[in-house]
Amino acid sequence: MSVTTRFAPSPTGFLHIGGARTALFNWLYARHHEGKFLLRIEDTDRERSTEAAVDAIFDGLDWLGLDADAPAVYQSSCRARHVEVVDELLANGKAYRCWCSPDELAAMRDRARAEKRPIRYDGTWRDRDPAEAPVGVDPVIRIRMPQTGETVIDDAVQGRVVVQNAELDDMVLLRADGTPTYMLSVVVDDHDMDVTHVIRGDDHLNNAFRQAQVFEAMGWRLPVFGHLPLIHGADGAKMSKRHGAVGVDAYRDMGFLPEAMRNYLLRLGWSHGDDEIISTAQAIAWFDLDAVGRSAARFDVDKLTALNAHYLRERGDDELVAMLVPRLEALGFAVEPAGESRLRRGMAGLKQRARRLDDLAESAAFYVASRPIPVDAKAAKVLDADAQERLRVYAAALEDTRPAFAEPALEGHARAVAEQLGVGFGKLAQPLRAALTGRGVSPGLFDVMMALGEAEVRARLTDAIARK
RNA sequence: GGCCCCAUCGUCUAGCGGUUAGGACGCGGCCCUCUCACGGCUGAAACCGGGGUUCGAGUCCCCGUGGGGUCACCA
Repeated sequence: MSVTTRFAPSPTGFLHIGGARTALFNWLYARHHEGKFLLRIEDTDRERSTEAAVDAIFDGLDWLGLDADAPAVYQSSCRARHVEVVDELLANGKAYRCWCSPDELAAMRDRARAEKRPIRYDGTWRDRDPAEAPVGVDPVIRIRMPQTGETVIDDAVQGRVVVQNAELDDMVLLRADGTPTYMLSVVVDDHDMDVTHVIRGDDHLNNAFRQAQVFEAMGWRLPVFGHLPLIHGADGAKMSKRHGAVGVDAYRDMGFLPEAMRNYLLRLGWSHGDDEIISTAQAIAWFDLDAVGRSAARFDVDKLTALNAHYLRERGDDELVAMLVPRLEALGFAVEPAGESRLRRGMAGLKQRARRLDDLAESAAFYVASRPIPVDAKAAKVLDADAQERLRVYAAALEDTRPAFAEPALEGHARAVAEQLGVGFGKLAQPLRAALTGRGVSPGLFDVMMALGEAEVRARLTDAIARK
């Protein structure tokens, strides 16, 4: 049997972390089984659904590299079909009209709550004669749930889950205004789209029982369900706006790489022995639902960050430069061709010290800065009169000796100058660093010198010596 | 409250009846060293509690406790 999975977000905001992982797992499962990964926008009515949110979700999926195998289906465009299914259910007695008003329903719930009874529709109109219907009131259509027996879901993640049918109430399929509810729409669409595996958040597990009854009523084959444990915030509660950055776009903006996010999300609730760094190809080869854990996981930015640092180092210098230029410009640096090539040459030393693109950009700024370069507080403190004097001696020695402008020669020369000055190498190295980078922290000195180039090194040295 | 799910270091997890309970992130120390990282070595850190089953339970069962989810004419 071929596999078809789907990701079905409701477009009420950006693509959040939990949704991203659900999408990833669906995508991986489909790719692993060489099946199809579909997209469906659950916009059944709702003024909550917006075009901007749809775009944000597509953007997020795109960034993560989760490509769908067909254009997205908009649930709102399937309304006629949903109504048609309800008509069929009505015709064969699997559904019925209910004229209870919202007020009556609310009162019913309050009463149940007060009497500490389960809160559910009491079936008022289940067997009542429609002739007794109040006039001028539009009914909703409810499904006629079995009242005895049990519903079993053999969940691919959670295992066998059973609920007594008596726990299930006759939920609404069609609202009084004739629009279909989510509970009906998902089932019809999953069936019509030939979805074989419904992989979604754990928060839908209870819905699965009700939806199973709709499949049953229509005589449709039940898809395999796989309910993923939720991702919680650091406090252990379901992710929500109060946890701050919950949209993948926020992480992209902070300079996280999609491959790092994918790897992190994959390991949240799924594992493959002791493997931590897992490429997408490996993930596709290894992924399966039986290795998905059953307990909720907390989102840990530190671990994401560590993974990101790893993938940053694996990126090519050229692509990193391309990603950095806009960030440097946003930081207020005009990136000239000369500065860009200095950056390109210095990237290897820069990237192994970075964790995210934003801090990479900050640490890279001195390469694209135009002279005289900005000097931070720490570097300014290093560049006192004594240090400037050492730099003067060093610069002069550079002129006299003219060492080959290559790493071993440069280092040998600098060490010799330090010795001649009668100071430890650090006493010369730190001022040099401050002069060349304007920082107290930077990649290796000689890496920096090679990346800057001889002329720029001399010029920055001159600037630093003259600095007051 | 009803129903459902979950429970190994702080966090993510390995473990699938017999292990010195492993790895990763984070944290401490040491080494490397021109700063900071990287890297290497190393340390502290966990089986929620109680009953069973068994020669033997982190692993199986039950109860408790704790956490989470869900109970709409939202999705």
